[in-house]
Amino acid sequence: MRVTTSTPAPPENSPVDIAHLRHTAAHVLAYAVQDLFPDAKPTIGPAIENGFYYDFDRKEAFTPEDLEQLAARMREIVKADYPMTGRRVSREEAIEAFRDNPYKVEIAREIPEGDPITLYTIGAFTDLCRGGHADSTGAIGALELESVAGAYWRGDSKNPMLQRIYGTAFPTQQELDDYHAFLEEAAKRDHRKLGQELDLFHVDELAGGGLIFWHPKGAVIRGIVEEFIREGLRERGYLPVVTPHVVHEKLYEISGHLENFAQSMFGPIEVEGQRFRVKPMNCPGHILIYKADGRSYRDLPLRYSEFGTVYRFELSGTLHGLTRVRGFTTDDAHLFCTREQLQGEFEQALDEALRLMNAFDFKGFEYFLSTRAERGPTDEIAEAAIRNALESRNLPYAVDEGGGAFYGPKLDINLHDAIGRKWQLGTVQVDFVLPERFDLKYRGADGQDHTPVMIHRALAGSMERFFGVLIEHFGGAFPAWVAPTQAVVVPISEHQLDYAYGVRDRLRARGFRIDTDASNEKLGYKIRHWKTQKVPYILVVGKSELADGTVNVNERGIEEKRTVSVDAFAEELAARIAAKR
RNA sequence: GCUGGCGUAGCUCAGUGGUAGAGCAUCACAUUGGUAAUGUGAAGGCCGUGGGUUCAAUCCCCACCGCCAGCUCCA
Repeated sequence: MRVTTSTPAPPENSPVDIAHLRHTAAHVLAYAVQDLFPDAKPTIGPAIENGFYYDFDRKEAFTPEDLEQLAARMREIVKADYPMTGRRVSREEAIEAFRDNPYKVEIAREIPEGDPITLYTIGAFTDLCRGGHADSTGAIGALELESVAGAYWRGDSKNPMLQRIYGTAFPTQQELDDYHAFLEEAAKRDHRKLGQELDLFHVDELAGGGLIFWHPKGAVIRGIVEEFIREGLRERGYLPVVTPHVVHEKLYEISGHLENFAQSMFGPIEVEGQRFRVKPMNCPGHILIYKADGRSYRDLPLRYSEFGTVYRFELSGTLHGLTRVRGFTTDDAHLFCTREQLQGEFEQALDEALRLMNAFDFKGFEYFLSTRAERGPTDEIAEAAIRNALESRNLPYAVDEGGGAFYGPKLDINLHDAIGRKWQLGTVQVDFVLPERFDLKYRGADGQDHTPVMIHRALAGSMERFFGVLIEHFGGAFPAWVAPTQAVVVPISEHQLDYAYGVRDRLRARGFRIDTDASNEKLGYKIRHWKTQKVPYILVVGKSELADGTVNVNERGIEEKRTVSVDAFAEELAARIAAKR
């Protein structure tokens, strides 16, 4: 599964099993490394989505020049067309064969009793491997080495760091070329690049990484997303709340956030001997509002919503444009309800998330049920609510074991960006834990106190991440209802400038986002400029338009031009916006 | 945070142990134009920051900050 509809899919794989081919390429790489860098110890080297990698333990770093040499040697090995031959051996035999390589020995020791242990050979290189290869190295039609990066042995940061060489391989050169073309197209949609080209946002070195400065055009889009979400909140009976950004640390002690991820929180800030924290999430604040009054079952469900800005200390190496940041605003809401109301409220929250995704034309998302690492007695109820909601909407989902929040399991909605990286957007979470920790109550019809259930939910996830994925989804060519500038009035010469301003002002008076191009340039230049800015409509006005009170409409993506009255254009734009197109 | 790579004008990038260049963008002037770049000129840089080596550092060395690709992490 991959990507949204508008993101170009990578080239189709050919009938040869591409994973086998790439796994074979990984062996060829290890063979080349054995020849050129005998001191490097091979560890593991699987095929991955778009290629393969192989991890080596070696003191010195592989340089880009080393990669070139290795690739050249690999091509020789491919050309020699060595057959891939495998044989089954005993565990002792395998350990003996790799006695100089502690990594291979470790693998050989840990293969479960009864599972076959196999060695595979091409030419003068033999590897411990479970198999799954092409018949011979000649099956590789095209290969290249892409990069080298650090990777921990067995993915554990306590283990030594190995050097991972990434590469890719295809049955034919044509397929490799197509793959490059795909990467090039994807790079054009990168929200970091478009953010600069379209003047949407930036990250400032002076302010620090992961902190987003929304420029006017970006902020306009954010406002549109916000307003769309607010519409839904009003319809569903959510109540707005606003909570402080810096609060006493005790709040997070009670919530459990401090013990569960203090390392992801900023602070503490000491004032008059008291310790404060910048809020990393909004839930405890909403809980305090719930707790500020006595609650009755008649009040429930109570739904508090806030575009809550939070700050989390993410490791510098993980920051990524808009999609992984240190300060972000969640379209957050917390629902307090009875156990009986849980299912209905959960499903409603899921429906809202779908409403948002559909409005922005997102497709191809993946649903995950993320279970709690340390299961509690209420998890079964919580997970059932999530499963029932997904199944009642006929949504396919996968289970992410242990991926849930510390207070409960959750439903995550993930989307791919242009390069195929996966990002979590919406999330709906069931929480029996925080109401207990904060001793939340409501008076039931039976006259007794009961503990409410909480649902945490964010539809967009964070405004920043949603924006990042949105930019890539549309490749910066936002539909008219979202576009920061919906139309530009472009006079052919200075003589139509006043008319152009007049058209702009008439359209602005109707609530549209319109600019005028007053630059001293020729028409061709202005057209080119606004096309690269991906503005939905360019309205050219020259002598004849001035005389007739019309505009010449250049619609993005449509070659044909139309000359219509200003009012007719206004109607067309209004209809498009109403239809959210 | 870890491994590797990279930081030169607003942007994209050249370049050199003797205090810097191009294209685009910006500004001015000329031009008044019909659908993807009109011409001329000007301005713009503590060569990421701080140390060190050197007669001399943008260039060599070290540290820090930031960016990129991964890893780890991701409420």
